[in-house]
Amino acid sequence: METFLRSISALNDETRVLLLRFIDTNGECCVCDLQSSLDMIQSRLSRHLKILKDAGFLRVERKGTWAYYSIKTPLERYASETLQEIRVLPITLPPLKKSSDSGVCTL
Amino acid sequence: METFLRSISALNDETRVLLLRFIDTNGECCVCDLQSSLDMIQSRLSRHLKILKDAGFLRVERKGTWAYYSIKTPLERYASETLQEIRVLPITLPPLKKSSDSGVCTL
DNA sequence: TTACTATATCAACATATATTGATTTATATG
DNA sequence: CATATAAATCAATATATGTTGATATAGTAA
Repeated sequence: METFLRSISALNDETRVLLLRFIDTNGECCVCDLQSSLDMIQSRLSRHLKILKDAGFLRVERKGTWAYYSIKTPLERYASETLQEIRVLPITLPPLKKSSDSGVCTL
Repeated sequence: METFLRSISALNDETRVLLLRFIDTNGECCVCDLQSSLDMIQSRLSRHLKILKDAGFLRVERKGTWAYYSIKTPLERYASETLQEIRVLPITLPPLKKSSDSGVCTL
């Protein structure tokens, strides 16, 4: 029950569903790419990314001070079903704006 | 997004997951059967049953002053996947106590 | 070391949701 | 009609969660 509710409560927020869809669509993103693309402040993103990671939807890879978030693979069966559901939601995604390309965050 | 989040937020509560599992296991239940079986007060049950119904997990059939709740059929694909997930959660269900058998609620 | 950078965490506040007991509604019955 | 019953809704309160700006942490580089 605990694990199930952790998954569900991670999904129970429009910001996090958008994040999952965005990262699923665009692949691995660092936090500052998400900041520039989704127009969200860093503390807000950090919070939601942690919740999605703790619930088993995302993985993080750290390179120096940078943190790259991507969809965890493999996903649990139900998490995978959920991601499929999120893939077909009629969401208008903002385009990916890479502010990490130069190796320095261009914010 | 709206519909998806309505489903998710309906699931985001231990009481409602328990209700789904209980009704799925025991079949159609009236509110007072749930009161006696789950030891919950009526207003609390009424609230949660409404949320589950509005999210498309339950249906209601009214007979006189009684309301019988059961799992809606057919369920949407994702709702059905979710119910399967709930079926395998390690929950200890209390036994069904029918307080509606005599036609009068024996509370 | 010091300064800088990207991210994480914290504190304060606002909003959303759950619980309870009281009230209301709808239906049935005398 | 008046009364009773089952369920729904409401009002008050408590708890949980999201947002923001400030601060802390960890890594990098001078």
